[in-house]
Amino acid sequence: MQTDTLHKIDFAKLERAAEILKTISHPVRLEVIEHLAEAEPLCVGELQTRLRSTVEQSMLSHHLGKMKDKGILVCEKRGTHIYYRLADRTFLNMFDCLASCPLL
Amino acid sequence: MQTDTLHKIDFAKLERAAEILKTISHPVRLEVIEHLAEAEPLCVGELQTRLRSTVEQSMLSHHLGKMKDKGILVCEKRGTHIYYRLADRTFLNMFDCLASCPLL
DNA sequence: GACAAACATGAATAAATGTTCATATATTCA
DNA sequence: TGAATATATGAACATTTATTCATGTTTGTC
Repeated sequence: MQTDTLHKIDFAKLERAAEILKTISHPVRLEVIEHLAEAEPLCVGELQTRLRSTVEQSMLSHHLGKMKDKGILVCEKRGTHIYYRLADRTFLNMFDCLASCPLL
Repeated sequence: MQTDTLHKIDFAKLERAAEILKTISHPVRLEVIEHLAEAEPLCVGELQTRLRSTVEQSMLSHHLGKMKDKGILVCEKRGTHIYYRLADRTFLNMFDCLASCPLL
């Protein structure tokens, strides 16, 4: 059995793939995913302090909201904090491939 | 030796990663990459006829130009035709991961 | 050299996205 | 109940990206 590849995939899937890629195509969002890859879940404040880039609370919230909308992140409320985590960690495989890609 | 991951990477690399992802975050561009994954190199006309989506010549040329600018594709001129291929086929690993990702 | 084929380019516009700022909501605690 | 903390929301604006259309360039052929 061969590994699935994109070339057998219908147009709807291509669009979905494009949507997901587009959503994470931002340095801050990539960094958020990185941090969640290391430690999960993290609340917004924790994420904010861990980010190397300085990001306003509101900006971070927008980024998180977008990634949540697109099904990349999920969140859970505990008291006054909201904890985010990756919806699917197999997603991280893609990151490893990307990180080891000579194009970078 | 551990596989490289994005979380050790400096901000410049995150930006480069975001740039690459952003560039391919389009259904037609993904499909172009798919076709080049199968058969390489392909000239613009060949690509155009293979695409399931109907794409104007000029539009396709813009897409190709952008991907070339960003170092994802390279091209070579033979007579009146221009042949495109992937700059780096290890890039395709990422595609396999993406295709097999439950998020899709 | 004129014409056709294959492809690129550029300007104009439309649409999507990123960013900031001000404000809202929810929860806890005193 | 009022204040403080954590986070979301929404409007306004700037920037980027996608798309179309018209035209340019190069090469090959008669």
